[in-house]
Amino acid sequence: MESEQEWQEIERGTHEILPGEELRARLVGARREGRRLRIKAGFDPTARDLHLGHTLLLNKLHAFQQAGHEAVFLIGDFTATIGDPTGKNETRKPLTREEVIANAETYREQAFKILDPEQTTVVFNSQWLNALGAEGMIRLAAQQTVARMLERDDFAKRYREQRPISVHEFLYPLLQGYDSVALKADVELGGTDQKFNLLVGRQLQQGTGQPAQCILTVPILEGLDGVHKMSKSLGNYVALTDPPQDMFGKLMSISDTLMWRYFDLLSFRSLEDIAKLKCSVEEGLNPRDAKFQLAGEIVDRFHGPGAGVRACEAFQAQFSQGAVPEQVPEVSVAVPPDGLLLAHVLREAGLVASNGEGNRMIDQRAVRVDQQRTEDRATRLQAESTHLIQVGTRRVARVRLIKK
RNA sequence: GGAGGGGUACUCAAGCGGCCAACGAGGGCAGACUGUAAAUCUGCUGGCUAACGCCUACGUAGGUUCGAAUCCUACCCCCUCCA
Repeated sequence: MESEQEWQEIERGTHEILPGEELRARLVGARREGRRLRIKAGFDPTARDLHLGHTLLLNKLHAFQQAGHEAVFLIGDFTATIGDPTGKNETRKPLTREEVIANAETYREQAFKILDPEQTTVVFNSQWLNALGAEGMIRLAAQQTVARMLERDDFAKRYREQRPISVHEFLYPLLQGYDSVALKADVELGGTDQKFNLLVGRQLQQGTGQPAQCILTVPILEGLDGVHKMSKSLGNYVALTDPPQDMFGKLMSISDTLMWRYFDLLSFRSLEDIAKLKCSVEEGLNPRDAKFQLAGEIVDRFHGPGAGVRACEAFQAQFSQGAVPEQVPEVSVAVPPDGLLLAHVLREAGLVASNGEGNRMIDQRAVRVDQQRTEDRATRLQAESTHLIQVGTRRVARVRLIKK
């Protein structure tokens, strides 16, 4: 009975489990033999911040840990130091050893907000990939055919469209698969876009006579825009390290449709619970209030119980009641004797990028000085005073003007 | 090695001697409306200047011209096909 519950937790929100029955059988077998399965998930140490998108995978790892299994947190440092050698892919710039180590360290810290450190093994794939060598690489490559490679959606599409595919791109799936061989992984987790690579691991393991890993894919979480996948480079992400207020605010800005997607994928509430909430909204509950619950739950998860409620209160004070936020960054700006034009003040305070943009904002009625809308470009502010300056709803600063 | 196509602002994409700081679309920002939503409507979207205007930008470097993103030369880069 208990194992049934564990299974449900493992299965919840996954996109696909291959082969489904086999995973189940293995879990049962492991339990009977008192053995722990090795659950592998790989992470690119390219960016420093983990975001909510990564947590789908981490949550899943955690579910396995809850069932008593070992999470193998693989840091793909080998490939990260190479990056994309063609230099075409900005997001895959080669990283230095130091950067990789620094990123990996912050990764580890953040991941342990979810994972149980006791049941987690952190590994770096350079450990065995460095030793592989050219000969090993070729032997590895011999285990795969070009036709099979071209089955991968991404490659198939590019081939069809006559867009270039570099040979080294064929090697990455092999290396990733080899990681599974080296680790003797029982299960590998990944996003749906990883399916092909995960299957390669399975195949390579079979080639070496190991039991082939089961694979489990989770959906790719859409970012705040609801369209593209959540990623740092697109700026549509919620970082695990975002301060509570920001986190809450970002989650409130998602569309109602996306809110339900987030409920499904990110919330730990029971499915019935979520279904009930959906009903309430259909019956007239303000969707905003449902969103409050979502945002609150997630803020609580990363900032401790109670943080969600506090963030919610601050949110309502600031935006529903138009109050000025409590924490406003303070900036000092030097002012010449005859005062400083408003646009310049905005720029000096870092609220806009240039004087031109400042003037445009003024023309667009976006600028408020001490809560007063100011539309005159010629406005000058004098030294020896402090003003609360707002540009739009989001950009705010308390600006202290000092004599130059 | 040969043949062809191409490099324009955050992205895509027009322009092919002056009317181009560069059509249009997307994105972004702002305003209205709201629930800091979404959808919608409107405006803005190189820098400096109070303003007239000036400066910098169409792969790089030169050249032709009163005047070039547009023509010429060389170079660099990308893609496709043939070998």
